[in-house]
Amino acid sequence: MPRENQTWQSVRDEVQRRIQTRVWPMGGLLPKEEDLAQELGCARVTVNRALRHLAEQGILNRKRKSGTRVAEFPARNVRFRIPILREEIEAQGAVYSYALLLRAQLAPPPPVRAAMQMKDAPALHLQSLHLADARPFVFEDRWINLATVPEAERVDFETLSANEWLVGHAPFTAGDMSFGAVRLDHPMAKALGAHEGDSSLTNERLTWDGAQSVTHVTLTYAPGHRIQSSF
Amino acid sequence: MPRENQTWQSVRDEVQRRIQTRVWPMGGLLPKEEDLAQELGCARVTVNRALRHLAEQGILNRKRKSGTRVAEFPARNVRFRIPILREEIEAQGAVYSYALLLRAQLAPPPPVRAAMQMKDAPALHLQSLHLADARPFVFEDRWINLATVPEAERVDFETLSANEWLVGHAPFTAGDMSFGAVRLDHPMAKALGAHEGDSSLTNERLTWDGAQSVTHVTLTYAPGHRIQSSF
DNA sequence: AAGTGGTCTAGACCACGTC
DNA sequence: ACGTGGTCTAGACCACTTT
Repeated sequence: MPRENQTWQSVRDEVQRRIQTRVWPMGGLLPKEEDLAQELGCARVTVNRALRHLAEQGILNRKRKSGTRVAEFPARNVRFRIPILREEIEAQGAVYSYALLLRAQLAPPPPVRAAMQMKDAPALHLQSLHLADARPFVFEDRWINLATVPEAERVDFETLSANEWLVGHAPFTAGDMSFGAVRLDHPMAKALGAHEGDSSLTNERLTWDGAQSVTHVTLTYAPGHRIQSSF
Repeated sequence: MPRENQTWQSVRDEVQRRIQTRVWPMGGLLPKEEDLAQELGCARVTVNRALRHLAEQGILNRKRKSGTRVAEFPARNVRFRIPILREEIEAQGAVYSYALLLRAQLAPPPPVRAAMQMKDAPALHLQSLHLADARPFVFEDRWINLATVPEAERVDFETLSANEWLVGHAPFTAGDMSFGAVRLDHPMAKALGAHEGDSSLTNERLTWDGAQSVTHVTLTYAPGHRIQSSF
């Protein structure tokens, strides 16, 4: 006799309900997948999918042998969508444009060099501005590892932003990203059309192709910009 | 004759390889799941799992009937882990402590009231400080909707932070979160042990239990703090 | 109407983590 | 050694989208 075709979403909802009504208290142990499946009248794989989903969100902790527990600290894993700047600007209905401010070839300063795990070989340094309807939106400060992407030396980046060129020419396999806040100094404020001392959100990214660093970039958003997500 | 037991991770890796080497160019159409499964020698469900995973990351776009395409803009969906403050501080090996600075009951200012979709009913307003090794770490400004959580009125929050109390007493079903940067004014700088004009990362959250808002909180981190993630 | 992804079931075996 | 989650396979049906 076949079971009664629960969906994994309905299992997820039922589990969340039991957590919220504290049938299963914080830190409590859930029944094992097989038992839950039998109780709810579905296949174990369906329960597995639902519990895996909640674990990815940080609501459950799962370990083999020890079982599944309600997380003590319901630390949520929140997803943020990190779009290409052109896309983000055009999605607002604004016209995207780009201006190269500086292009040089030199050894990066020690913190960047250390983060990129480079010898003292020169790298390509680019500073540029991304504009929305001709208003400064983001200031970009980028270092490209020429040992990893030697072709970059022959590109002038006057019309095509480094971001878009790299997307097509230097695939990456991993990366780190962080957000912070920074007080604008005079030149940066001037570039962004803001005031010295204003506060800006910064986004720093470092990408890798295997064990070799590809590029290190710091984006400084115009003051007031926020990054949003729902959960 | 059974197929040869590929793992979904190996399928995912192979697909990523083909995207990086442009066997499947940006915007290009992938074979349908069934064909891919046959080519790679595994079950269709295994291919499905791998492709679904990449779609969740924003690397692929999938639509029924039209098929699976390589995303034009490889916008990554990056996961950030948003821990409870106590957990975050203790994870650094520091001693967590907490101090309530203000507790009042009044109608929130218009922007907060609008965001929380409240009438002009009073809400509970709390300001507090979270400290790591007795050094200010985060300033918290919180509004609690007493229509949703009336019990909060009888809690003094002197020793237990609102965050930890709410976790146990006011489950939420959804929320919005955003990050921004702010220039510290004098009182905030003083509370955080920083200088007026310093720049801080802020994290704003609004949680809902169904259609009713639960709480609105703005966290202002001590200057220099960053939020990190890998992908 | 037809094509493609989305999901379910049953059964099996594997892998990790604890004892 | 053993218990629990992790995953795979084959086959089936459903659901959404476009023709």
